[in-house]
Amino acid sequence: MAHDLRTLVEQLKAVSHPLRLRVLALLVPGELCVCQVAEVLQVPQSSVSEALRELRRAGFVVERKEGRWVFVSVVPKKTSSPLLKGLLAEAETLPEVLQDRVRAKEVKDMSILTVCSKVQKAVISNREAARV
Amino acid sequence: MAHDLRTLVEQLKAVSHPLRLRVLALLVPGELCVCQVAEVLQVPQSSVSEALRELRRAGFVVERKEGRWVFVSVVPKKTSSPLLKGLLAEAETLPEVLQDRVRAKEVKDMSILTVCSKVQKAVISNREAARV
DNA sequence: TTGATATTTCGATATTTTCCGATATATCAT
DNA sequence: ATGATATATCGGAAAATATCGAAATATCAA
Repeated sequence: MAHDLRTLVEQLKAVSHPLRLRVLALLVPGELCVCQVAEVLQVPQSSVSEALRELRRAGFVVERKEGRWVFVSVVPKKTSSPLLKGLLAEAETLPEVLQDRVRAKEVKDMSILTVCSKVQKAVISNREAARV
Repeated sequence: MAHDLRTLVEQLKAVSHPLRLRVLALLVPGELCVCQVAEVLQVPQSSVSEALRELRRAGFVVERKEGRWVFVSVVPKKTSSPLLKGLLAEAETLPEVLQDRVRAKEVKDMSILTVCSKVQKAVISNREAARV
């Protein structure tokens, strides 16, 4: 629970963003690593990293480092907060969010190495495309 | 309930703002006119008007015109939406919001004419102060 | 060590938002 | 009608945010 107006507004801002909201909703069923999130949502990996930084600052997610990978998950305590509960109740009815979850299942069935290398290749091919 | 991601994000943005959040919370116990809100929150009338426009666009409030006055209230249907319920549960614990409610009671005990003229005078005195 | 890989941080630009006084509009009172 | 009052909209400058490739950091593997 936020203890002042400022904090609550910061939490709301963190979540008032299509990518960040999708990321948060995506993590509810369980932790994912950064590259898995990037692959599911099909966005640049640095954008995912920045989205996660904001969600962390707002106190919604935490990370767990495992070698090269960073696994992120929703802070359990937050899941029971009225705000997040209400928000997720709405979010989980959205077609975009449901689709992301389906895609997440597929990605979880692949090896992380495969997923991450795919994401890295996307980074490189974007770079080359931008060179034109 | 929002039917797509975009709409939900717009609703969250509408409420991710200290003034707008305070205005929304202030209206929950019952309708107020624009000048009453300006007086309670001690902000320029045009700022209140703009805050209300955003809250209206997001579907949180509606207005009722009565002569020169515009009374605004929370859309009853929204009050039962998971998002707003959760949000208000948090908001109503905040010291700022509780203080606003106390002040609202005082303002409601004054005649609207008195309150509005006070607000108008504030507009003018701000103008003069800015001239320096 | 060297190179590959996963992630974060930086840089720089583009876009959006915020804020509030000034102005416009609408309604009332006389 | 005229002036006063309540609200909405405008203007525009300052601040905040978004975006994403590039560069930096950290870890693994050979």
